[in-house]
Amino acid sequence: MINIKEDARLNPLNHSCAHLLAQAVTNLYPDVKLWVGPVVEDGFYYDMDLGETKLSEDDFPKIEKEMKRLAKDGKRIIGHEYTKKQAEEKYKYNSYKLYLINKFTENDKITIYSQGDFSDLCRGGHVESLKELKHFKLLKIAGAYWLNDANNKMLTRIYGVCYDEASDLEGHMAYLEECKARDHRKLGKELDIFTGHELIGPGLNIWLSKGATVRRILERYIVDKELSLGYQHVYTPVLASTNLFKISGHWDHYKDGMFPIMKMDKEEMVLRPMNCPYHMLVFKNNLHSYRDMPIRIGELGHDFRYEKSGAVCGLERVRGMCQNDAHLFVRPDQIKQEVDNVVKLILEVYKDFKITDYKFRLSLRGEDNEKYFKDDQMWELAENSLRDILNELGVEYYEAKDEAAFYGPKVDVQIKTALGHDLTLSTCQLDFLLPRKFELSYIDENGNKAVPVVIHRAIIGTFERFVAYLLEEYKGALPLWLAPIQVSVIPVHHEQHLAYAQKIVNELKLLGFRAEINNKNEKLGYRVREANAAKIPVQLVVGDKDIENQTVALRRFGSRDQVLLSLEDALKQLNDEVVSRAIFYR
RNA sequence: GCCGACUUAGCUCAACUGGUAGAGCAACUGAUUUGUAAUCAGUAGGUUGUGGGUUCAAGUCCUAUAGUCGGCACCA
Repeated sequence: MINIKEDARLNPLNHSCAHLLAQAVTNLYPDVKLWVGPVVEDGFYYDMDLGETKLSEDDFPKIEKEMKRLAKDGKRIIGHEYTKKQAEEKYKYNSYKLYLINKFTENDKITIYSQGDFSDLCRGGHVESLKELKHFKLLKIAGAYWLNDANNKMLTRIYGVCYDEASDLEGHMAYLEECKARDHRKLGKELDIFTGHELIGPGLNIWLSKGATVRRILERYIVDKELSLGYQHVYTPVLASTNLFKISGHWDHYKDGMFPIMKMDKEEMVLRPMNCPYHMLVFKNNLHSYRDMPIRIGELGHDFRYEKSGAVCGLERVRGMCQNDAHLFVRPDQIKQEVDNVVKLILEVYKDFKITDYKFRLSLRGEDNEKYFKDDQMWELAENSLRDILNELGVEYYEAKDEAAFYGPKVDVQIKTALGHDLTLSTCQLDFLLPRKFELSYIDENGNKAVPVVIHRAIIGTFERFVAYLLEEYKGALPLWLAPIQVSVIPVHHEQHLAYAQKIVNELKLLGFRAEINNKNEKLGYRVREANAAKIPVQLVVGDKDIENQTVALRRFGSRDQVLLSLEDALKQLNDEVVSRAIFYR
């Protein structure tokens, strides 16, 4: 997809189209107060205060019609310079624009662009004439807080997009359709991966058998990998006394994001939103020598967060999740090596899943002294450490202020979902704070107590989000090693060839494959179609010729062709493919 | 949480401005006996998310509530 905001032609085109939208809305609803209409990556939007008027997508045809009329009329777009005073006079009825004007000084020139009898305060970047706005479409309508602040009034935001060519607009719409088809919620339903129920509650998902299979493979994959890298895995309870989170500091920062307190006889208990404090206690359970460090404590930890109702989204953002979490307790001199190892582990895992479209983000502290604990020296040390490591590793990254955790900066791996959401998939966080809060120590080489540094990290992140991402990336066609059903064995005749098909399924199962036989009394074509609809990676069709020659006809998902192989070769080929985690279709 | 929309059979969808729920797929039963993307016929399946209300009459209108969706805000 082309980035409209960064395109020299499409940017002004879409910006002008935003003005055209504003003009049309003003004509239809004269009481509207306009705010701003910027260009974004995939088009434009305009924010406006419509007062009591309620708009919905049903009103789009009417607005688009007015836009077309104005565009056809083809007025030129002309910029005029105003003094602050003149601008204030012109916009005295519009408090939003006055807010903008107020940012200028008396000597500044303020530009106002006009097209026919309509004008708008704007810094510019337009096409010559409305005539150029030929192929546009309004896409969605939503509420948006003024100045992105939830304390402010909610304005009406209308999104749209504009192109020079009709075919480009069609392409844009086709792309949106394709995104819809890749949506993990749609695929998750079609492929029986997960579901939910109103009797359970929002954001609390059921992993259906097929989804559970995918998750189990991921769990085994990552736990095995971590064990081989010297992690120890533990299980800790999902409930704890609120005191645990008061000590960690999470209570002060996130109690609103936690499920409410359960009052017990003597104590108050809560469902845990994260696993860190438990792992601090695991570390504290033993006396540690500097020689034993680093101590790497991992867990597939079930966490519960009271996400705002509007934030919950399929498996992408949930209230009950399972994290591939670990906390590395390291000596200061081991920070670099361990962060290095984590970043390399992330890269290795992404390679196995063929994840290529991601960005490293160095998430730094913001200005907010409430949110981030106050210790400039500690922050600088932590932030610089991570930056140095990223630089030395030579991975590309960008820095983002005000994205850190309250206890420290992070290296996040950001991905973009089919829905266009920017999400964190993996994370690696440096923490000098929690070890102090829990009074953790190890014995250093001089026999003195020293405070360890903690590295919080998640590779798979949460299994929920990771599976959502994989479904979208693979368009539901999971590779052989991940597919819930890997092989569909289809006897040409549902009775005559059943024994041979059964033999093949048995051999596959002995090799650890998830295989099933499709001996429905249906035509072969029907059963091939079924296998493809279920996105089963491999179909093995067997009939008389195959029984005679001990062969199979192997066909892959998405392919129209099949190859004839000896049964032995087919089994070997499939086995190799699982071991190498190869991907044939994506 | 906020603004807006949606919710009809397991799934995907119909039902004009209120007139008493209908189809395809799936399921089941037969027939058919199949070499690569839908064989034919039949059967069954719904207090239209839930609770109130208006009306002679509600899937359709009003209201409350739950869930879902599009954004915004939030995201340890």
